[in-house]
Amino acid sequence: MIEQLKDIPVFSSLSDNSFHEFSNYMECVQYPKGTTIIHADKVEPYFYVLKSGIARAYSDGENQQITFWFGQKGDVLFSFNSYINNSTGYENIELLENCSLIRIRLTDLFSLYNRHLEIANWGRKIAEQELIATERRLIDRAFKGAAERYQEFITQSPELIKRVALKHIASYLGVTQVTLSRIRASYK
Amino acid sequence: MIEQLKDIPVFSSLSDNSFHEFSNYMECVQYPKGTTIIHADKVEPYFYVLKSGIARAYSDGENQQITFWFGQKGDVLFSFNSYINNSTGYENIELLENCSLIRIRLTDLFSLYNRHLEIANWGRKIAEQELIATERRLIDRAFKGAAERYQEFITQSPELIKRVALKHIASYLGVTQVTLSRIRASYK
DNA sequence: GGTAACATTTTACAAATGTTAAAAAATGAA
DNA sequence: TTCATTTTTTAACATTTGTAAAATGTTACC
Repeated sequence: MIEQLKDIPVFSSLSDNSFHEFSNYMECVQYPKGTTIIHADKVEPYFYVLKSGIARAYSDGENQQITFWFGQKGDVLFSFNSYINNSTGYENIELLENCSLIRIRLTDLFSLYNRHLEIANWGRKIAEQELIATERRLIDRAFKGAAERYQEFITQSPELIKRVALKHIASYLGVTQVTLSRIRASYK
Repeated sequence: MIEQLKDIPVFSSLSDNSFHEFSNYMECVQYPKGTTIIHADKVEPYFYVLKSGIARAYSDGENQQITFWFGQKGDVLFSFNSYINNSTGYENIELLENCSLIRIRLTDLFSLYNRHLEIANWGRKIAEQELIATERRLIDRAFKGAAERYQEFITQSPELIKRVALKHIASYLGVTQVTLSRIRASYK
């Protein structure tokens, strides 16, 4: 069961040895659609990898809720603030479908980081990949209009377009749902 | 010379041993205002820490240039794409003042990551801190209007307001210079 | 000081996006 | 299916922000 997890791309850079050590702390879990597995007002104790299903991270504001991340099969999923600062934060993560996940306790993960060179570098690369993707989005918002961002989203995430409500995609793209509807109407 | 660098916060988490090992590869350099030390179209070989002065990272578009990062004393400074993907990217970094920097070759840094557990975890934390700051900005853009972002910028980066041209701050905040002028005018 | 180069503000107008409300369409449960 | 709920679209209007160009302010250098 755990062994086939090595095929998940996020683990592929690990040697057999490191993966085996890692897997001692892994646990598989399933949750139904609608479950909120990360709560903004809690320090969440787990780091997850999504085996199947879709999730979104969102933040609550006064009049709105904005979605700033989608996770699909193979993506890592955690509370930035719990993981990085051991504090509560602004992120909720909600499962948009029934999901299978692998999880590891942050305390175990941190312990691995402090004992295993290869796993510490694995953790470094996880953060780096998230970083470059996040900065890319920040820059894209400056250079590209909402219509172009929508087009790119369609081509880069065809699965999400089919399976995620447009209201979530609108806020992910940084526009209201009304604006997204107008963009979509203009392509007819 | 190198020894006093241990007081720079980014190095404070390292043990004396690790810092000493690290410092074998460090080099101090000075460049004048206006120097571009990171070029978007090159794979840049160095990772820098800013000892004094101010820098900005920007990306060139068709009709505009957008600034997406400012660096001050103590900040790390590198080409995300060179560092993370060993590729050219979209970032230029320009020194806005005469600057003193410490630099280390990426090849040496990567070698340290692969030999030193503590330094690998140092690198992990560097990426994590950049990540949480970048995501914070992405979310702030959704929740806060341009005027509020400007107010926060003033309180959080009072040094930058004094020393950086408003046209750069405008694009950092995600508005045109005209809009920033209007925001500023509204506080008189 | 005078001048050139550059930065900032202001103005007038245009375009994009937001807001609100309602209608239409899709979804899901009984 | 039918009904209730939710999602998506559409419409009218308000607001924000952008664009272009001119006016003003600032800086650095001869």
